Amino acid sequence: MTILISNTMSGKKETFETIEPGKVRMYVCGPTVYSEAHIGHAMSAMAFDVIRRYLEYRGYQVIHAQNFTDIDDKIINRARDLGISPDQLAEDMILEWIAQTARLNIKPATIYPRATQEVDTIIELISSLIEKGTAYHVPGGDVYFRVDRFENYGKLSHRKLDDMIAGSRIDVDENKEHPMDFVLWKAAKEGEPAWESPWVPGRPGWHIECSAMIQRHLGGQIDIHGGGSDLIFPHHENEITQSESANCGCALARYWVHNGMLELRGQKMSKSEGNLVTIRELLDMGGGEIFRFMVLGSHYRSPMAFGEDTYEAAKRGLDRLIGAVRDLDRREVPPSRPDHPLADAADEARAKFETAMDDDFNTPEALAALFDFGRIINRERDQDGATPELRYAQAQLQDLAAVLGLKLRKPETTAIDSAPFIDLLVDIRTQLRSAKQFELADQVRDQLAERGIIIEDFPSGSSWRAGS
RNA sequence: GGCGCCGUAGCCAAGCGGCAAGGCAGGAGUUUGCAAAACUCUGAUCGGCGGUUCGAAUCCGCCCGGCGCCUCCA
Repeated sequence: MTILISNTMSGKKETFETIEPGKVRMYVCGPTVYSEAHIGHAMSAMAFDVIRRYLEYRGYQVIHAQNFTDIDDKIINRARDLGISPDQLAEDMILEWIAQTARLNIKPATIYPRATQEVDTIIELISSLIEKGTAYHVPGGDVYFRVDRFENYGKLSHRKLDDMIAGSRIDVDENKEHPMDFVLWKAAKEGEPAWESPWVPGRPGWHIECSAMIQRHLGGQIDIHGGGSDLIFPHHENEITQSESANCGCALARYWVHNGMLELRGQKMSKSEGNLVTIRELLDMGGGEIFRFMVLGSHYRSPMAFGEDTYEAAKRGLDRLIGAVRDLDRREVPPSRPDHPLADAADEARAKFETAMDDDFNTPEALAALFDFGRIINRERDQDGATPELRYAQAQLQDLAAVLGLKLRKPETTAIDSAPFIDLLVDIRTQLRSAKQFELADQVRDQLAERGIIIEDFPSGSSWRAGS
């Protein structure tokens, strides 16, 4: 088994080899918790959820850390607007995030470090950088990193220091020695949250928290460092710079993995532009799994467009997959692999699935294997009905889908409460049909359809489900 | 201006040197009281122009178009 994984650092797909056999240390950048998360965040979290699930499926033990940036200017400002403390705002948003990602069937991270809980480590890290002469503090109290002291500054984002200055759009802080120097510690202004430090009371700069967390929780060197492609520069570049300056100079992460951006109306979805759909809105539409299906339908590295039309198409596509296992009852699944063409088809699907996923987590291709397998299942069911072999195949399909985080279960929505009554109506309708009272039977079906209940007739009888 | 990514059927999207996966939509059929679902069949020479090669959507060059990063951002 060889897994290939593309690495932003080299720009190539590389063979995946962990630092410690059988164990993966994965750190994924999470949100800055100042306002509600949008589905671009969800997409990123899902992409890494799938990578994690697959690595686990392949037998790795995965330690998955996802941080929260719970202190920064935007949090302070928004909290002020809302009239609550930055602490409170961050806490609310974190709880929201954890609840929402759970509803999106994203596995909870192994650890959720937060910037404010790493201040000691951050201070140690900064101190050692100052000692080594790669960081300096200025009269105002801010501490900066000296980028020109790091030989390969720009190695991740593939740029040169000189080019960056030329294209710099920011006003350069007078205090900085070099325009690209970045802040490690920010002096607090009046009324802002502050932590004591050897310099001035203040708070950590953005990039340093991740370095500290990796240092403290993951042993300083990790296998996979992930996040959105918008974090490559400056965030990840600076992380590398400060971490590798502080430690032995060895690589912070073996594989840098970045997901493409989610686009809305042709532009990157973003909070600051207000160009977004929130996770809450998605969940309110009942679109959690549909969205996951969309995410799986394009490669994680590519940008993905979100729109009404693609959403609808995804909904139907997912329905098709669900349809293949809709009547599955796990209690009818034989305990061992039957000797049957369906079992062969299952093996083949699994093989294709693994080949696709081994190649840099090619979920669109993995999905294709699932669709092919689903068709075989449908065909067999049309022919031979619900045999134990069919159940075996369906269970296999569902298990493979689960590796992608798809549950493939029919939505058990509001129908639950009214289920006995719907059953009754369907019963009566069956009697009407056998009495050839088709007009009445059709009325029942149509009127239930108006209420979101879909009746389907099969040779074996009628079934219903909630749909739209 | 610099760096990176992308341009494949009506739409979404794999493939990355050897006769173009899959999904949605559409068309024809099978099944069905009808409907739905399902099943079968059905569509592209891969932005443009050159080049490398026995052979290119896949490699190289140029051009056109789009996106991202270079400031906070998953």
